[in-house]
Amino acid sequence: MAIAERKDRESRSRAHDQRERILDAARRIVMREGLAALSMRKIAEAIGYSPASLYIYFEGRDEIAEALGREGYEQLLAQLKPLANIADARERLHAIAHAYVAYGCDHPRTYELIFMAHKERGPRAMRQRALPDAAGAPEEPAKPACGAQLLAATLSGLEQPGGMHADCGLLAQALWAMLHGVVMLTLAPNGFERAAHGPVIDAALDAWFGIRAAPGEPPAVRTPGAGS
Amino acid sequence: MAIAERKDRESRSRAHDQRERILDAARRIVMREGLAALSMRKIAEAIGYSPASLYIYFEGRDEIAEALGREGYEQLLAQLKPLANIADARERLHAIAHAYVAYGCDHPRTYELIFMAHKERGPRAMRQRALPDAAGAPEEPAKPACGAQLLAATLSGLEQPGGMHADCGLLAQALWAMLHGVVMLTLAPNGFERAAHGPVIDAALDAWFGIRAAPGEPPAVRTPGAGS
DNA sequence: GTCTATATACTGATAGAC
DNA sequence: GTCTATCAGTATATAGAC
Repeated sequence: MAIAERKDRESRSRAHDQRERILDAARRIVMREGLAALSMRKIAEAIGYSPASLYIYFEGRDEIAEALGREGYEQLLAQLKPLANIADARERLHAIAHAYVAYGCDHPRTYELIFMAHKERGPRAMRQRALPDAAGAPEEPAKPACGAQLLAATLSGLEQPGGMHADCGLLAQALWAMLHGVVMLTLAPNGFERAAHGPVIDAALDAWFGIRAAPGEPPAVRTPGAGS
Repeated sequence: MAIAERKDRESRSRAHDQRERILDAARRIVMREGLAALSMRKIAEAIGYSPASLYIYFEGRDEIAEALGREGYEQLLAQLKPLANIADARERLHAIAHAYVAYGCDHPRTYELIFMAHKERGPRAMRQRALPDAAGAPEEPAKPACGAQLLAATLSGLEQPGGMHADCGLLAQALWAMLHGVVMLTLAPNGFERAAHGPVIDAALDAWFGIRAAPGEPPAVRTPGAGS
């Protein structure tokens, strides 16, 4: 049975490589032309395959888009995580907030992927997928956890100056929504008038966490568990 | 020439009626199946026309979608405007904020229309439209003004309690972004974990405009120009 | 595992008859 | 002003040969 085993391992790793090639091609297409322009034909052409062959490695277009979305989400988090080490809580919050919006604005396709990959292409997406869970594949349970966690952790470092905020979790959600909203409005092709987003974010953070609670008092911010 | 004039008037009003019929059908389709499912063929079928005839009244699918988007935006504003008469500024702000999000969540298709109608269908939208402005039609210059105006007006009523916010306009933009973000995250089909939006909005408004600036002091809010 | 060929179902838009 | 017919594409997905 050793031979069968080895063959199985080999085919698995080959399959993994092919999936990677497919995802690479798909990513390039989305970056160049947007999620809406992603199609099995284009991917196949890009890697010199026939469209039919892609279905060996992915269930369909949607699964590919979702995979790219997860990737993008991890990239976004990776961008923010180092900022969690900034010692001063206020600085840290500012840095994370601006970095979040900057990422969204600088990588609109990826941001689109993160938040839109599912619903795309309404009519087809509404057909139920009757497939009863493809055989074999371990099927990761991965759904992206919400970005508000990172924000909530940072916010809890700001609680002191004046018995401030009741519920850090709620405020973190609001903050996240605000940042998401700024990105979406900036990317929206709608002619809605908008100010530059930098000052908007600063104004919001200031009004939320500014040094206004007791005028004259020093900033005095706790900085819990921030290494280095 | 009187006859020609009358004929012209008649044909104009007929054309207007037909446009309305087309928009009605389009609106119904979008409400039922989403913007992505809107197509010229479906509209034509719904009103018993041939697809070709629609091009007499509209330049194409995009123009129809944009018209629906403008409509939706006006409906949203119409929903909010009466709330601008609430005398107490804080109450007014709360009412508007919650109404805004409620509208977005209760009418996801319309909200989609308002903010997405343009970019839809990437590849086709990227083709430049070479048509040199269809003859005759007066061509309204309407682009929706930004919803932040309404918010800014209300915010300026909150400025008093403690020399509060530096720039009302910026804060209004942030507030708008936050509300938009809440709607978008609520509508996103992504499995991002979220709290119910009501408390999130309240927490945000509280932290922004709450009665925390000087503990013990009465609310003391100006209420400028709010009739009745 | 990969291909060709095809089934199926769209799409927006236009020419030209009536 | 409206239609039929059609151009010229798009797409997902699958059957069956090799």
